[in-house]
Amino acid sequence: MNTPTFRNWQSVQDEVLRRIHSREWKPGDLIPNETDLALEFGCARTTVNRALRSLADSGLLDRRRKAGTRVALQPVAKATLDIAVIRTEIEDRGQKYGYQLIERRELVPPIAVSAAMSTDAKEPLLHIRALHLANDAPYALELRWINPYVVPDALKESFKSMSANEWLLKYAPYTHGEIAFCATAATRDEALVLNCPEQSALFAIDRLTWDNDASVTKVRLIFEPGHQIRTVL
Amino acid sequence: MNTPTFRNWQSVQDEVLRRIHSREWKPGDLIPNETDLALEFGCARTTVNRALRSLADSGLLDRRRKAGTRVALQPVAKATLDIAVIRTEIEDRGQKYGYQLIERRELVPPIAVSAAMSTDAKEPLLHIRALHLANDAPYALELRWINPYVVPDALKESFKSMSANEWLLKYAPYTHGEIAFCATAATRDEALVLNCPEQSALFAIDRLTWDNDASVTKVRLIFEPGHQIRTVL
DNA sequence: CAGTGGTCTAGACCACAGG
DNA sequence: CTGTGGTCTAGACCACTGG
Repeated sequence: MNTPTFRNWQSVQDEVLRRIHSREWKPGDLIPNETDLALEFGCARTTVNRALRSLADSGLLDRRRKAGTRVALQPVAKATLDIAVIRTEIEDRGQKYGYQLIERRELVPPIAVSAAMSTDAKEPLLHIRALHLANDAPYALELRWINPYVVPDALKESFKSMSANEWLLKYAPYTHGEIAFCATAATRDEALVLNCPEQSALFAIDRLTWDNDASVTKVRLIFEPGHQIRTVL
Repeated sequence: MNTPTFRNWQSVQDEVLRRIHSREWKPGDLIPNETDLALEFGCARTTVNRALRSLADSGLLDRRRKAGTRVALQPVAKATLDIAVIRTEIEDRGQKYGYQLIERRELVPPIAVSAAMSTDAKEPLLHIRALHLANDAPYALELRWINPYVVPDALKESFKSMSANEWLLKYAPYTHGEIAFCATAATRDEALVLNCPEQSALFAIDRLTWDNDASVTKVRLIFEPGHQIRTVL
């Protein structure tokens, strides 16, 4: 049995995938080390390393120094979701994007918000409520708190034509953040704005971003009924 | 100003990140090419490449041959979610895992299901309903269809002690799949099983996996009220 | 056409962790 | 202690694509 030679890391990856899918290498199995595979595949070890590292990143392999590389027992599926600016998300689908500012004011936030953002409970933050539309239909309601001590320029911005969603990305980059996905029942207000029955089950995204140790903004996006986000595995 | 020398790709990445966050390199800016950066950083071009490629993968840089590397204008946040087996998900939180099979039968599926799975509309599939519990409280309801033509062994499995969620990962690996997240209102049955009011807003995950051209399984996981999935950005 | 990123190579050293 | 993966290097060629 002549194993053909592989010329690039993707073909090496494909071959490894083939062996896993064909159960030639079963979950839990120890596979040959990089040096041996490089020899077998007729390529440099670096190339094998690149292929295996990529598979390990996607959760299909478990690699440990000295212990070697094993086919993952329970391949933790890594679903990578692209969270884009809402405008481009809509425009990429060929729909017309619309935007309406509902409210913009400086306001002392609820305790839960100041706590999550690590801001002084008595200090006002900039609060924004806005609606994003796709083909003139409500698409997502944006409920946002902005930390004006970190983003003072936000106080000068009206957010009437450019959404905070977009403005912040441009003028207030963040170093890290958290994101959460959940389901929520439409309140009376939300139902009104999104034009759906009260108590509808709505998909929501919560995001909290930081610039080093200071919170930049906290936002909840509540989507139209039936909204889903999808990706491939 | 002496730029210190950087000895590994992560320190190079950190330095690039620092320049982006400090707005020394602003969104849209063209940054120096790999060769120049390698010279400046006192390392091999390969090392710079590794650092920049990693940042491009995470959406922070846009790289194009000949056009060079730019700081992404709208950093598409890539949220990577780890979708593990439900049992380990619960156990990793230090909770007690429980499992109850509710129903297991061969059944001709609704048209929507056979269409999505590309199976013959008249052929029965294996249908499973089961409940996952955390600390004896309902955690997630699993509604599943298994293609017995692809996974004949499933017909011999009772799924009384091992959930299909886990069994399939072990005995029926997939080559690719799709996953979607959405909100759904609890039906009467779902409310009963999950012990929550009818019409509650519930978070749900739909997954459809394939072994090459044949569908393996289609599953909907409906979670307890208040459930959310979170990750860092 | 020419500049950029993408990749491969052969060899080397190192960090980690299993036994 | 030793085998494994993790990484760096210097140099080379290639693929793509902007101008």
